[in-house]
Formats: sequence, structure tokens, C-alpha cells
Amino acid sequence: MANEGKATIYDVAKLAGVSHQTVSRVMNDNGSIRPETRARVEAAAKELNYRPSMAARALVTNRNSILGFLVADSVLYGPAGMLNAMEKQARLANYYALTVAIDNDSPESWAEGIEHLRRIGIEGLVCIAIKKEALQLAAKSYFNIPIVAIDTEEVEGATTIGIDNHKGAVSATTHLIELGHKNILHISGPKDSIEAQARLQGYKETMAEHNLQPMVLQGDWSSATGFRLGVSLDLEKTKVTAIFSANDQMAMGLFKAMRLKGVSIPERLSVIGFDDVPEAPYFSPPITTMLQDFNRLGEAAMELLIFKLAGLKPSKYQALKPQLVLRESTAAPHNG
Amino acid sequence: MANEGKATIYDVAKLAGVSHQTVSRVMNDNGSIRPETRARVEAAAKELNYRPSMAARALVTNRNSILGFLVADSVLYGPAGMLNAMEKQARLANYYALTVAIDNDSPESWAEGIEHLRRIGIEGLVCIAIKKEALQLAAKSYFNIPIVAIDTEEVEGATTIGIDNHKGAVSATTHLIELGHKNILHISGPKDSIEAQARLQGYKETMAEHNLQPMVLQGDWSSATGFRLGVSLDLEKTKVTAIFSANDQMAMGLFKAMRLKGVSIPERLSVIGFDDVPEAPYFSPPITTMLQDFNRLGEAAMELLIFKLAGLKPSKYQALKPQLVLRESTAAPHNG
DNA sequence: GCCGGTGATGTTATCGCTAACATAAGTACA
DNA sequence: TGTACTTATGTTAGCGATAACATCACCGGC
Repeated sequence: MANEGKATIYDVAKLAGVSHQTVSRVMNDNGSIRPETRARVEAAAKELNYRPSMAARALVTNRNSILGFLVADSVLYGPAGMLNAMEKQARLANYYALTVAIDNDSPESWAEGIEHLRRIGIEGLVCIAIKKEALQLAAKSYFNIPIVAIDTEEVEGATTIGIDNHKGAVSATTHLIELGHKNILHISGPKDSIEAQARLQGYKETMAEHNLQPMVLQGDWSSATGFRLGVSLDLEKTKVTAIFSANDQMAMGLFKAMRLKGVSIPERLSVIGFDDVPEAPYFSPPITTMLQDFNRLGEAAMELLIFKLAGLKPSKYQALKPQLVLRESTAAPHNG
Repeated sequence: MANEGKATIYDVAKLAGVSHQTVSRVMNDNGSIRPETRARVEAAAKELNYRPSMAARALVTNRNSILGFLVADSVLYGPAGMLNAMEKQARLANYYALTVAIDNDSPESWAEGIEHLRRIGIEGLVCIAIKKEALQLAAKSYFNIPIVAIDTEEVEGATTIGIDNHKGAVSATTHLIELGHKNILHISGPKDSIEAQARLQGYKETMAEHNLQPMVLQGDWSSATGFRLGVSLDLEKTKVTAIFSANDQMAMGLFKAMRLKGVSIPERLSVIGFDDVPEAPYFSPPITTMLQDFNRLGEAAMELLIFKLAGLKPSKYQALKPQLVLRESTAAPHNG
């Protein structure tokens, strides 16, 4: 414990009575070593509390075992959950997770974050919830390392992975239609979000399939906007009886607006959300929503990246389908 | 753009017509350099798209500019927000944020996470929301680098920083008392959380000061437990008219239980939470709570760490006091 | 009994930097 | 006008690993 972290490969070699190269071979488990020698080296390493210098290793191998995580909105439930899952997964494969948080709305922030990662040099990159343009910039700067992007548009130089937002939106919309609703409004996510667009598309197609007229209000993921849209929405005039909100946050804002207007959910208005945030069961009423398994998604993304790092061609990725979670915010329309 | 990231200090030196050491001096801004020489070197570096090798630098300086973040529950709003703020702050000072997520309930997971950080070698460590025992283990393993811990018990070898949970609890309790409540219940956080204990203490002291009888139910931060406790609580028998919940999550569960029992908030029961999660304004009713500024806290913690890294004695840290956010879940008791 | 092959180990060079010392050209002062 | 500093730069050594090549037993087959 005394000379904490100071022993080098030479110290170990000396104590074990072998050459430093033999120690290196034992540590990296390559080349052939007599079992007895290996034992001696391992004992010496343990006694000296030896840990190889990552810096020295990185210098000579040109690989540092660090993966970069470029993330926007890391405070949100989804990205935070994925980061968590991915770090654990990366660690299992002996990789380090270096996170850089950027601001989706500031191109300057993209460049800064990417430059930061370039400086330290990373072996692979994961981009989470970042804008297409930011991803493109990253891909251009990093064209020689594997990149996995989660929930983004396809971009040259990066492999994209995500949940099947389209199918999720179809399920959500179908649920409302099957309950008997005809005037179904969609509150969408921001225009520059690929997930938002996929959900919008799924909604529109499902409506069209049932010969129903789509109605869309543009949102931005935030509860505040959900609230604002809810306040200004005229249910009488539009005859809306159900709303598909592109995420749970906006649905929360919507709920509040409806409470204020005295519109009861689900009797007068059905609402379905998307994500299944932890708070969802505790809304008033508990919200029916589409569950996304961020944990699995994070794990899948990391597996994919590690595959690519190993130089293997990953098998085609099977997009995860969100699951309908039935709670109490949807019901049949009040007057058929 | 072609030989991406491959230029070395020697290439730059050659192009600029100087020695590699001069390049080093320009890059590190030390020693004296003729302005004209500096300009030539900088131009050469730019032309070659030169970035110093962190590995080589780390090898020789024995410092790698990496800070470790040991975090539990990184998915929760608080820790996630702090991580975000701290990474940005660290980046400003040219440090890298390497995150390791551990499981507070598994000592094995602590050891694993800490060993991971030890392997890569870090310059400083931030511990967020981790258990006392885990922090002690970390402090023991890292006694030669600065450690800053957020929201933990004081531990030898680490500097602790946090918000003033005690004062926050006093404010929350006082708010209820000033409204006229006498039978005030506290739903606490887990026993092994220092924050929970400080809040509990603040509650008890305030009650005692006003000659009121404290009542405590043991919680664990989760909405599910808040719900369970709310269901089993007999308001008639206990005469409880107000509840101070140690966090907003549990309050959410409580709200749901009360809705089910037909107890209206705040008419029949006042509830105050703690944290001010983003969803708080959208609860039904919007919840009165104690705001914690996680952003500021994260920044303060990082400033502290950077101070210590520079070898300076940081000035005494001024704990941030949570702010009362008045919303609609508290009111005067129904019958005076 | 000589030869090529394999298994186990040692030796040397090298990765790209910074530290420490060396050098050369001014600059100030006696 | 030489000594003593400062300023600006160059030269050499070494950080702690891995890679590549060298060495030396020992083994089996002819």
C-alpha cells in the first residue's frame, strides 16, 4: 500500500526474477509462459500492487481503451438511462466511458465537444440524442473510428440504432382508433428530431389507413409547451376527443391545462404519451403510454460498437418495438 | 485532412524549421519564444492539423487530465444534472470527465468501479450520491489524489460539499407550521442517506421548537413507497393535516394514494416535497417544494476540485440553501 | 547424431512527448 | 571591453510499456 501505483513493469520483473517482457506477456496473456513462471510473475505483481501504465501502453499501441459519449440533454430520463447502461456495458469489455455534454442548439458547442474528444483521442464514439448536423460534424472529424448513433437520422460514416418510433406511433394511434376515436390530434416533437418525425409519420399513415383526418400541433418535448398547446386548444371547435402526445412530458403539460379547463381525462379526452417515464404511473390520471426500453437500447448500442471495434461486421440490428402500457388516460369517446 | 491525427511534434518542428522542444514550448506556453517563432510554429501546427499525443504527455508528466466521476443512481434528476454541469465545468479547465456508474447496494460493484478508475489512473475524483462505505473505500484507494464528494457524510480523505439539507427541512417544516398545521408527518428518505438524515433532523428540531410532536414514516425516495405509505396512513386516527415528504418522488406516490382515497390536496391535506423536479409544476396539484440548484452545486463541486488540483486551499464552502417554491399543494388546515 | 521446429525467455528499439541541461547571442554594467 | 545575466533555442535522456527479433533448450525423425 505504501508506494501506491508506482511499481513499473521492471520492478515486477526484478522481483519475479524474469525480464520485463515476460511480465508484459503474462499481463497480456499472450505468448507461451511456463505455468510456474506465470505464477511467480503474478505473485510479484500482486505484492507490488502493480497496475500497467495506461499512458505507456497507449503510446506504443496507439489505443487507449477510451470510448467517447457525445450526448445532448443528458439530464433527460432517456439519455441518462442509456448512458448508464452503456457505461456498464463498456466496462465489462474493459473500455472507459468519457462523456461530453453538448448543447444541441449551439453549433459552437458541437465543435467544442468534438474537439475535446479529438484531443484525447478515442477508439469509438457513441452519439446520443444529438442533432443530425452535429452527428455529421462528428462523423467527418472521426472518419477513422467506429461511430454508433442512437436515435438519429442516417448519416454517412455512422451506424444508427434506435427504437422503432414508427411502429410505436402506429401502435399508439391504433389504440386510440380501436377505442372508437376519430378526431385524433397529434402533438409532435421538434422538427429537427428524427424520432419526432418517425412518430409523426406513423401517426399520419395510421390515420390515413383508417380514412381519418390527421391534425398536428407542433411541440418541442417540453411540458411547458404541452401546457401552452393544451390551453389554446379548442376542443369544441376541433371536435378532438383524443390526443397522441409524442412524449410523456408534453402530456403532463397537457393534463395540467385540461385540469384547469375542467376537461376530464379520459372521460372527455383520451391522451396517450410516449416513453413511459418513471413518473407516468403517478400522473393524474396515470398515463397510458408507449414504453421504451432505454436500458436494452443502450446495451444494444454498446454491443454494436464493441463489435465494430473488434473489426467484425455486426449482424443487422433489430429495432426494438415500444410496448403499449395501458393505464387510465385513455378510454372510449364519451359520445360514440 | 489526409493524415488525420498522425503528425507528431517532430513533423511540426521540421516544417517550422525549429527543434521539437521549441514546438513543445509553444504548445505549452512556457519558456520564452520569439513572437515570430511562435507564429511559425503555430502555422505549422495548424497546417499539419497537429494535436499533441495525450498518451505521450501523460507518460512523461504522470498526469492525464482525466477526472473520475463515481456516481450511483445517475439516472435520477439530481445526479444527472450535476454530472452534466460538472462535465462542462471540467472541460473549461481542460479536464476530461470519465464516468463510472455503480450500484449503491452492491459492495462488489463499488470495488469494481473503483478498480476501473484506478486502472486508468485519474487526477481527481468526484463522488456523487454514493453510500458512505463506498466513499470510504474510494478514499482509502485514492489517498493521494483530491476527492470531492457531494451529499455524503464526512469521510476522512474527502471533501464533502452539498446543499444545506438541514436548513431546507427547517424551511419546509416552518412553512407548514406557519400555515397553522400542528399534526405534521414526515416521510423520510432511507436511513443510510446523509441527506435524508439531515432533513429528518431539521424537521424534528423545528417541531420541537414549536412544541409539536414529530411523526415519522420511513421511506426510501421511491414513488412506490410514497404510494404505499399514503394508502396505509390513517388520517382520522393520526389527525395528520400536513406532510413533509423528503423528496418529490415520494410526494407523487402520496398524491396518487390520496386521490384514490378521495382526500383532496391541499384542502384536506397539505403536502410539501423536496427537490423541485421538472415535473413538479405539473403534478395535480402543482407541488410546493424546496428547490435544489443542482447546476450550481455541480459547478461549485468542480470548482472546488480544480482548486485542490492546483494545490490551493479552497476557501470554506458555503452550503447552498434550498429555496421554498410555493405552488398549490399546501394551504391552511381545513378546521383551524 | 545432425537438423529443423517449437516453446520459453531475453534484448533492443521505439512510441511522442517533457525535463534538464547545454549553447549561443544579445544586453547591461563595471 | 570583458564578465555576468538574460533570452531564445537546441540536444540528450528517459517516462513505461509493446513489438520485433534473437537466443537457447529440448524434441522427434531421418
